[in-house]
Amino acid sequence: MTVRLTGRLAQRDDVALGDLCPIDRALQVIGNRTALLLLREVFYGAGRFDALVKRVGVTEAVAAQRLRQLVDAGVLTKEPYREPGQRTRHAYALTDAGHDLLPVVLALLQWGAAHTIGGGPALTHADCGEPVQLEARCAAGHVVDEDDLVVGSRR
Amino acid sequence: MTVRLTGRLAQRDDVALGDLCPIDRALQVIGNRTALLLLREVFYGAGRFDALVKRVGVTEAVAAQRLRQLVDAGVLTKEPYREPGQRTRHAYALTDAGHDLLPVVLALLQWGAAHTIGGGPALTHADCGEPVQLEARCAAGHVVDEDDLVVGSRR
DNA sequence: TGGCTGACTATGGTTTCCACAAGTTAGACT
DNA sequence: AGTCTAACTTGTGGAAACCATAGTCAGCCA
Repeated sequence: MTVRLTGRLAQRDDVALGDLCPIDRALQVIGNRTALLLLREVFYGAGRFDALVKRVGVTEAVAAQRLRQLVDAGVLTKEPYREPGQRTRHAYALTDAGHDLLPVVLALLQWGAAHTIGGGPALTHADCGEPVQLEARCAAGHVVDEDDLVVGSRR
Repeated sequence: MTVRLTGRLAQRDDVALGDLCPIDRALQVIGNRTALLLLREVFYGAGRFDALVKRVGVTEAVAAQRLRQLVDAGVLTKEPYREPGQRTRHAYALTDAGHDLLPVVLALLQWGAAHTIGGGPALTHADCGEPVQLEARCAAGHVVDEDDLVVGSRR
């Protein structure tokens, strides 16, 4: 079964509750504020524990716990690094799954900038300087707006 | 000042903590599990209180509280409706700001489907049937990948 | 007028999130 | 051997999220 996103899915009984909920599972991993803010900072290039703590503005205890969960979830990895004259330390870096969270971070950034007071950073393309925004496109290259989006039950 | 997303922003001291945080403000509104799941259901077409409660799998008390917050935040509105032979009721519908949350919902859906066990629904374009995914594009039409994304401090 | 139903509201308890403060550990350096 | 520091860990407590149950309220209908 498939249904248009704006259709009356909610009034149909043939759709089981858990049928369309990868969102639930995503929120298990990144459903709290600290996790997302930590990810944002890693996208921005922060990898060291103390930098993350300072930039996110969270306590060390919470940062340590969240970072461990993100590593366990396969979103971050700890990579050893060594500055000259320093002992070996570990920096947090994005895994492939972590890099794939960029749309989530960008979507929140974009929405927050547009719809909350305070504005936000401009996102631009390094090559041409034009503003960047997220859009849904199909494999044929069409921009897909909300009314043309079809949700299929399973693939 | 501007910086590439993968640059060493975190090692620069000229960036204030609150400078790049519309994400924070977005999370004030939709930073909890219930709010996002409610929004997902409204996108799917559910508007009635009892349908939302049932489909999200949350208690009435929590749903009522979250819905009120979402209305206060300007993401949802209550619209009166009347089925024949029934009394007047209110359905929840997305405002413009609410519709703009579609990328957030899609990004989570897409990530959860790809990186958590259980898969997820296929998203396709109603007009051509091709699979849909989110991508960052600049105004000139280029696909912008992570390394080519520049974050400016203010606009 | 009284019952029924959808849409809440109220109360109490558990769990999760987070802050604050203090302690611990590993390894480079003296 | 002892110091210093980044990176944690542990403990306590408060606030927020969430659940379960029960109760309220408004209006349509018999």
